[in-house]
Amino acid sequence: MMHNKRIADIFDEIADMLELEPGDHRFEVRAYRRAAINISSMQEDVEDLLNKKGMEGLREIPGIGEGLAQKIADFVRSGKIKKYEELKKKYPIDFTGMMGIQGLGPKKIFRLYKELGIRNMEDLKDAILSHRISGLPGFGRKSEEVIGKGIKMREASKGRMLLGEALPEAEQIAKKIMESGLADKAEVAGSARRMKETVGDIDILVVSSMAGKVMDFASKLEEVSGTISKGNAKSTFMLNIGITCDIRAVGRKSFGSAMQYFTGSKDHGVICRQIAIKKGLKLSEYGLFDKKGKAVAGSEESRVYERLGMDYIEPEMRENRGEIDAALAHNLPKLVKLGEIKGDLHIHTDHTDGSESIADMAKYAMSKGYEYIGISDHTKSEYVANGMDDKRFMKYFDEIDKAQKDLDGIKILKSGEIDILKDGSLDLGKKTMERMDYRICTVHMNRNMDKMQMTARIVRAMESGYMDIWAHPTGRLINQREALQLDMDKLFQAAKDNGIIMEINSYPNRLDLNDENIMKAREYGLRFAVNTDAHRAAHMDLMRYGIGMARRGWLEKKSVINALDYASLKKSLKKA
DNA sequence: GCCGTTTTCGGCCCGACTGTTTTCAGTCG
Repeated sequence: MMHNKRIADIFDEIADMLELEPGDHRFEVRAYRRAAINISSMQEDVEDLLNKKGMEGLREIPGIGEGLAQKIADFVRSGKIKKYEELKKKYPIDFTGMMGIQGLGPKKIFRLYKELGIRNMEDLKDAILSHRISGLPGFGRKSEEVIGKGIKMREASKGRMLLGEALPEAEQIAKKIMESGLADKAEVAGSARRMKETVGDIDILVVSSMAGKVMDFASKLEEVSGTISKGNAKSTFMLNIGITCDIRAVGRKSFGSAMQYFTGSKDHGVICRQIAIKKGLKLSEYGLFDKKGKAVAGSEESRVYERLGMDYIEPEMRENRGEIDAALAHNLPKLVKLGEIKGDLHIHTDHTDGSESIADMAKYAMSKGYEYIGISDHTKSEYVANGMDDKRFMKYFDEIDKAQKDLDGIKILKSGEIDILKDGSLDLGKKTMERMDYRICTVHMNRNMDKMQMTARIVRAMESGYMDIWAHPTGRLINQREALQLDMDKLFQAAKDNGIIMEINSYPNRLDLNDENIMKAREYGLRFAVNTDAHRAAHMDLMRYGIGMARRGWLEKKSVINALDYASLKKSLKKA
């Protein structure tokens, strides 16, 4: 991963600078930007790829041809790209740092450099504070204000917001618009609809004959802290939670194509529009049109895909990861649904760091219509979480039996979240573990081991014969903590060999495994458990985020064990 | 600078909003 981000930034900067060069570089710019996106989203370090497969390997990256492959190779070998160095001499400006500030693109950034000598964020901040920007040709008082706000925003909302915070907010706003009676439809689109783990902004699509009034209404919502732009077709508002919200209004006949357009991802949309062109059609947010400009689809999203010769693609899959080819070949997986989940297998109670009793957790699971629930409190190494030793575990099993006796409507399974210790042994006696219906194992402590040691540690646990589910495998916390150093290929293979089930932890700041790892694990033929890791009853409602991740990883019902009924689950948990 | 189920040349997605403009460039998604 070392080189990819830097190369992507360099390609983006080359694109910025090409926009300033005399002559028409539009398509070259586009090529650099596309390459930058593709490289930054790659799993593998380009250096590894180059070592393994040579230049041919680099050229397999979409958007990388002869020229860019050479530039990547040059960078890996010498740390330099000639074209970049040359352009940089002419434009000694930190584009990467300033691009993306509201209202600043390459041309304005360059003008600020030429007129005021601004090269980076620090210079820009100074210029704003001393009011040197308004009055420049092309800049007015308003621009100065917008840029100033943009800087503050960037500093306030570093990084993207968790889906678990953004999606409820988006749904709330859409709901209020509907309740206003001003709109026929108001639905969440964008990356929130795709259930991406973090969201950069909120997109809401509205159908209304009074779009202007909808925008007025939205601008006055308590969630809104300011208006960035406001028109009848499109408005952008700043929200109190620190991200922006785009509201787009379209006609009823365009709703489906607009949902398709504004749900993205960008790459997915670009390819759909290219397919439309090949078929002699034109796809935009307003509809799918033939050569004469007659609409052949538009009001329904599914019809748009159908007319393009594809099966309907679920929003979670729209990431240009092969879904378009699969849809054209009528070969898409039938994704697991939230409603198919029959139980939650990772639950904490007041025996350790949860806040409610076994019975209360089980009752809440019942109210959700679950068939079963697995209680899985911590082991003694987790002393901060009040983890239990073997003796306390035995008492806890009795408590589970007691709770079961009082509750007919749900099966309560015995489990534990068992620490994988530094040497790969498990933090509980064998007799204790044998009383469990299944065992969840994971690493909590001694996290700073190198890749080889950490991988060996977990493989040893997998081979113990006692591990059933690998909980929050990578241990990452989004925007807070890096993943453990792990050789995922080796671990997935060991998991396959030992019948280990992968957890998809639904906690919004975990979402672990994530979509990319799920796709990889899926290729190994592994099974999954989508769990919430609930510490309070209401946490069980977080299941939707884990399911979102499962769907982004293309999982079907058959590979998710907690979509099984109780009898099948019990059978599935038996060791071979 | 990339890319190919009409092409190794000639295309490459498209429309809206804002500000400072007098008819549109720059930015954004």
